[in-house]
Amino acid sequence: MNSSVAQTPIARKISTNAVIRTVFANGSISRADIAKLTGLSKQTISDVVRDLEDDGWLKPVGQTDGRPGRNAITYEINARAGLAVSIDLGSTKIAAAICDLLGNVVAETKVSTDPRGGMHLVNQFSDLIVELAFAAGTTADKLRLVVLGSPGVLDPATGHINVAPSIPGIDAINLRQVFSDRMAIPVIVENDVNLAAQGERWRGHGIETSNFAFVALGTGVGMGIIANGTLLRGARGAAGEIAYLPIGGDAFDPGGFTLGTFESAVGSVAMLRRYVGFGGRNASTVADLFAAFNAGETSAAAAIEETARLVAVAIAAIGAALDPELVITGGSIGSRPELVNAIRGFLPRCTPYPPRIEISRFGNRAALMGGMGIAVERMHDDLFGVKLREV
Amino acid sequence: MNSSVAQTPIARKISTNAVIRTVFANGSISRADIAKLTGLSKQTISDVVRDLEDDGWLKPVGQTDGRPGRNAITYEINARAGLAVSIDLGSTKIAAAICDLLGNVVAETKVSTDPRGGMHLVNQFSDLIVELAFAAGTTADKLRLVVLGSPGVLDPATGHINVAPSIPGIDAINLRQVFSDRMAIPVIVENDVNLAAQGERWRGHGIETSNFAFVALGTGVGMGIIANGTLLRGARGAAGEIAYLPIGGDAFDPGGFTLGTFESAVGSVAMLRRYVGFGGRNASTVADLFAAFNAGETSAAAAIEETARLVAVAIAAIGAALDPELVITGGSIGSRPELVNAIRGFLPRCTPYPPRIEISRFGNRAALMGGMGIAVERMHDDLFGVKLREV
DNA sequence: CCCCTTTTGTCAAGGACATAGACAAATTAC
DNA sequence: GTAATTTGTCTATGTCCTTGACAAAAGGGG
Repeated sequence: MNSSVAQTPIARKISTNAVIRTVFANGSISRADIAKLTGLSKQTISDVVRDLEDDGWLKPVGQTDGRPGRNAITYEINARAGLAVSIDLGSTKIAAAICDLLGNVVAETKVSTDPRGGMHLVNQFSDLIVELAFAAGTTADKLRLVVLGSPGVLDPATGHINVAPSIPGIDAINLRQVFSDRMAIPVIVENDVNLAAQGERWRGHGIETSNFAFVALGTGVGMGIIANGTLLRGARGAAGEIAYLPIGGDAFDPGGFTLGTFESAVGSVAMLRRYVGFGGRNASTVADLFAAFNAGETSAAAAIEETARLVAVAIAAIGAALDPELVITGGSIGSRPELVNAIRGFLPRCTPYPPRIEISRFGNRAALMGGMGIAVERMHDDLFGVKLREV
Repeated sequence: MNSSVAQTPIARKISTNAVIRTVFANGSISRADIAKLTGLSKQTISDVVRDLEDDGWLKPVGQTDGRPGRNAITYEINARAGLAVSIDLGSTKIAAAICDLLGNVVAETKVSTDPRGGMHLVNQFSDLIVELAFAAGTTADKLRLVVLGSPGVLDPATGHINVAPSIPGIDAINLRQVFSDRMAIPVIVENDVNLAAQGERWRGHGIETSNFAFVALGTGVGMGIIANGTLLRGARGAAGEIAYLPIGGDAFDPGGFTLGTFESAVGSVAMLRRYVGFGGRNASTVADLFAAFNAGETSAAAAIEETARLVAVAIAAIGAALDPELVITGGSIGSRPELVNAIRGFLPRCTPYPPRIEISRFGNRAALMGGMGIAVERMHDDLFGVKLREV
């Protein structure tokens, strides 16, 4: 019957990809307009659109109207045809969301992280997904992909988390494998700061630039780098691990090995220590410290200023190595305008070509957004990507 | 007659590309084997190979023999079908070479740089190319591409050289444009250290790794970064300008602005100044200094050791930001084993995960090699690349 | 030396996918 | 109502790929 031909449908794939991309870029659009924009013939577009509609990827949504000539039926992406999950695993909270093919959030939730770690987290993820799927009006087996953001250094090849100080027992299992087997869905695991950078690239400050860095400053420090429009992971997945930058202390002091020289100098612990050292007595958390600063306390101002000075030097070093157009700051410390303004003041004094500095647009949702961005991109790739055979 | 169809030859392009890649990867090969390796049918392969042979890209070179069955005609890339030029513009010497489609050097030469700079260099390049073409048994108009390596920071979009301290008058003209118009050949201009990195990626130490940095240490300092297998240029083409790293001096000292903090601390001038400071009297050049070191002079040892210590810290900083698997050193200072051994000693003391360190495989030909690598890659792309239409 | 097996490369038929141009249908403009 | 415009389908044609048959050209064993 079917003449058993493993044909090369490559031309049709390319046409399909062009159609889908055109509809994504233009929203509601008629077949005639798709033909004009892609340069393909009307006939081809009609065929492709028919197939896509039959398979549920496109749906007719209305008609053109008001112009001379016959009205055209307009088509749109059927956003619900692809749903994916983004999870942001933090040491205290887990945030999770389901998004559709267009990146719309259709369900979102947040719970406390199970402090027992390890396999208990896999159970927690699994429950979260079932619950979110229900809220989204679907079931977990309809989900196409999970993107999981986690602190720590991940092996780029296997997805194994090699170093994860703040989450117990997570480096003992191959989280990606175990979780993926449990849910029977592909799972992508990525460093949380890298995801935050992707989030800014997708729908934040990085939307119009292909070279920027996301610097997270909080209890720990980290960086995600977007260069040439894509994420840098490095040889061992440790690109952007600026905790170990030889800045803010003696690089040859072995104490810097465990925690990292730069992290020891600008993490929240260091900031509070500095505040106390300057004679401050009214702050036991970073939030208190900034409150004291805003109340005009000089020891708080000095602690913040000194931190800003070190961060400025670090950004100068990053600028010399990577030449980003923009540095986006985030995290509990990095998203404070008081600190960022101080950094903006120091930067032109320690580097001749200072990059622009912006505070993350998404606050603590940046990694969650990035996961959704990755998920949407990956779904598009899987569903409509043109993959040439590797020879 | 030809029915005037602007057909989609995309399927044929893909097949052609697969064939060419297979022949590149396997050398002398028969059509039957190409069919097996690509998965395409014998018929298709015969058609494609016939076209490629008619256009001069492939040539028959021999026959299989000794196995049962009919002997097959074997084909090879006709290397001479594409020739390109690589030029390395230095402040004292210009090196230039012509290479073929397989990257074989078919002509090479070296001359002194015209000290008047500017347009005089364009004349010099033009003469060099005519002369090289003659030596290669062809004429300049048969050359497909020129890759020019130059010191300085280049605008990634226009190819204009924005900063070029050591070559007079070269930032006043758009060298790429002027040179390309003069020769009527496409010209690619790239930073010389970036080219050196590409050279190592192509046929040097970087051949098996996709994440490494080439660090040039000499009169000035610079770095070329290969990440995810491709060159990083940064937003303004200044990625790798480690002259400005805030290491080896006070980052907030405005003196570091003009020359760069790190360059001021480890360039050849600084090294000699340090040697004199330690009481040395027997060296006025870096070569002298290393001779003194090998003669056992303690002030030379101290100068080299102090430089190595600073370079190690810089590599630690680069490692924290980029996580390279390998750092390749080059330049008049960076290619000295005495210095590199000292760096290897310091590195594990200032970073927990030190990258491997190797000395450039090509000495002062690294940039020339890189230009050839780029040229070959670009020729392949232009000639056989599959370009999907942008929607 | 002949015949069998193996391998190469061409021929012929058929299918998938694209294009161009004709044309019917639907709608606005006057 | 008629003309102009636009949409979307139909038909004819061409390119490219695949499969299977087959001739041609080798080696190997009796």
